[in-house]
Amino acid sequence: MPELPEVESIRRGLATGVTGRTIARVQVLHPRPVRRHPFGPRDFEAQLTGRQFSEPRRRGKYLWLPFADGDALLAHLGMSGQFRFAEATAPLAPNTRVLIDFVDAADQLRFVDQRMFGGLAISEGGAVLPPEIAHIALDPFDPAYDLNDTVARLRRKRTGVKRALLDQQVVAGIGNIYADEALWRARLHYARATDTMSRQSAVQVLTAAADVMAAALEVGGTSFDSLYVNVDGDAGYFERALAAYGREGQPCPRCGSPIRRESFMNRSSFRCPRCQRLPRAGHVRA
DNA sequence: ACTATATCCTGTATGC
DNA sequence: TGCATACAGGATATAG
Repeated sequence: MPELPEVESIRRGLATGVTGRTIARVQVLHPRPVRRHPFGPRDFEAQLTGRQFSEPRRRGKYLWLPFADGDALLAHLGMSGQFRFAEATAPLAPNTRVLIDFVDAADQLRFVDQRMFGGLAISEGGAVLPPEIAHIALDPFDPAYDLNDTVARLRRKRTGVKRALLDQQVVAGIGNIYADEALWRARLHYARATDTMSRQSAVQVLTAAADVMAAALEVGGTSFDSLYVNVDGDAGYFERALAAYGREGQPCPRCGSPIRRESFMNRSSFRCPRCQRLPRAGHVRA
């Protein structure tokens, strides 16, 4: 599942592959990934043709590929979206949804997405920051990210700490994997009530999230299955460094207790039952 | 205003 | 063997 480190790895690959290039042709093979374009797939194709890319940007899990004319191609990978460069004559991978050919390059950029939770859209005037995503918070890698502001937003919420970490309006970029890893590092239970957390505890969990995502980025992100690969088709190597996520029954790297898997928010949460105990009554919020 | 939940998707794994 | 069900989960619409 692409979260901040995976999306940033992809952004870097796209920067090399698209910056300065001009679109010769776009082919939408499945309508769903362009569902946010109000005028349909054919219009989407036509509107993109002839545009020149400048350097791709990212905030949280959103990517946008600015055009020299001030608009942008806004992309979210959802659960399973991939950007891949391939020779235009190469056979299409399963679930290939959109093809982009360039005037000035032999390679073709392909958007592949099995589950189609993600998608592409044209953002008018979105080159610097698409208005569609102006509502989300900064992510920890943003030069303007302010830890104190984020701590304040987190502690203002009346919810469980994992919900708050996953709330892109509190801090952007964190998904289920890195939320569980940050909670493990900070020794917090996912249901710890944010409004009972100390300032220090909030700093710790947010710092842990930033640290673990930085470490993951260094090795190309986390590839749990074939659904996350970079633009060249390569997997990331952070899976082997995960302490909690996906490690049900395996020993906690800190204390040796078997990691427990629990259902929370309609998804899996992994925690160490000893390092991350259920908070005392009154400090719990689902 | 704020928080919680249902919904969208399909390939893979598991159970009977 | 074959069919049914569970599971993966980000963002948004909607319900409360």
